[in-house]
Amino acid sequence: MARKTGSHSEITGPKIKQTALELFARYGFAAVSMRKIASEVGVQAGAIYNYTPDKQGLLFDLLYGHMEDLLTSWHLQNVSQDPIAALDHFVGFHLDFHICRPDLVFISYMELRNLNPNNFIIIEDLRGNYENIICEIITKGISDGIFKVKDPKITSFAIIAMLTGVVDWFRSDGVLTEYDLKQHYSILTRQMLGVNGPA
Amino acid sequence: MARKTGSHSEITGPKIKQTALELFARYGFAAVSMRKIASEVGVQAGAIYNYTPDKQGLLFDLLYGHMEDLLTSWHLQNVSQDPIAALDHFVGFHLDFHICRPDLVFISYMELRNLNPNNFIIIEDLRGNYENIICEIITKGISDGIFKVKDPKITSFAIIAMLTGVVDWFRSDGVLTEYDLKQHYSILTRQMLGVNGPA
DNA sequence: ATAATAACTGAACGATCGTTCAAATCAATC
DNA sequence: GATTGATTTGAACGATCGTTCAGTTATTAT
Repeated sequence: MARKTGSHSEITGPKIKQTALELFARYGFAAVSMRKIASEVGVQAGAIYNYTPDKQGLLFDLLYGHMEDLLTSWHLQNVSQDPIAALDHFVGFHLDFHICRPDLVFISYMELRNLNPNNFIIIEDLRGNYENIICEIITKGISDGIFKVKDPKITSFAIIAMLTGVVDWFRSDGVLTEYDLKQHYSILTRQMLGVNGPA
Repeated sequence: MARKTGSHSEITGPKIKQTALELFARYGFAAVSMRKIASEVGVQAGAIYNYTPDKQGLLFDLLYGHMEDLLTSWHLQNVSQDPIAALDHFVGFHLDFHICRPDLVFISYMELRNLNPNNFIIIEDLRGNYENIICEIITKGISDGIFKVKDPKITSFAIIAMLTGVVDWFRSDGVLTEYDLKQHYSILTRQMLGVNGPA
């Protein structure tokens, strides 16, 4: 037995994933070569195959990890039964989670078409689970007579698109603080659902 | 002089653009080869270069044409001075225009990063012009005391993201009619801006 | 028919692609 | 220090990439 502690694989492995993420986000999956990833890591292309079966596996791992992380994080939250509080919570959570992972958010949307069919189904399923979260919050709010919208599914899509679009322009080091951003979107979302109460 | 009427170029040219559009939308710019486009058109790869200087030109033409078309179409509209009517008009226009061009909408967002720097600036500039349209409607609505939102720019981003996201799931041949879709988003947008009047 | 030219072919250019693998290298254990 | 096995190299595989261009084909005007 040899090579346990301080092994290079503990460094190279994560470095490959991180580099692949950054390059996929910047140039797109198809435009990034294994050699480019390897050279950024400081290794030869062949070495990557100790950490992934192929290029597709590299992409899938990133997307799968992201979706798992998203769902796990939500289920750690303590969510109120009050629809308005739950809605606010979801908006804040979604913005927090996505703003600090712009690259992952980006490729999770952009590179879906580069997944092979099996992998695509898996990711789409996880995505559906996430959409159900906000959909159920809205559905409950409607039946409680608090939210004034007709279709919870359409409204879910509208809210998620609106919130996720933030990563296209928001910069953590800009003039707008994340706190103000969340305040603003909280109000927009409430109003969108026909709630006029105080923030 | 020869070859004027009934020239093949009047067929092949548009066919190349249309095919490139479909393939770029489906597989992504980087993943589509000139040979693949050519074979779908029923021509050899070299023939494409009679119609575009290079692959980049093919992409730019599609994006530029789309943005020009979008802006021109809007400026043909007769827009009310009433902020609520103008907002409704914009929502309906945006949905109409985008729903029947899902491929163009898709690549206009996905393939921005594959534009070379000069071309990118041009498209981003046109995009900015479009964003200004809804931003000015909101700004006027706020100063008229009709819209209850704080930041017109953020709200513009929110509305555009929300509306454009529709192309990801809406299908013209589905159960939901385009009329109902527009109704729904009209209400969501109004409510988002704090307008509670009747639809 | 013939000349003119637009449209296209088909082969070739050098470069790069994802992936494989025998050989070399390295660090931990004995 | 020798052994062991994880880790990486570096070269090679066949395939495909964007682009060019001399030559062929097709269509129209004369």
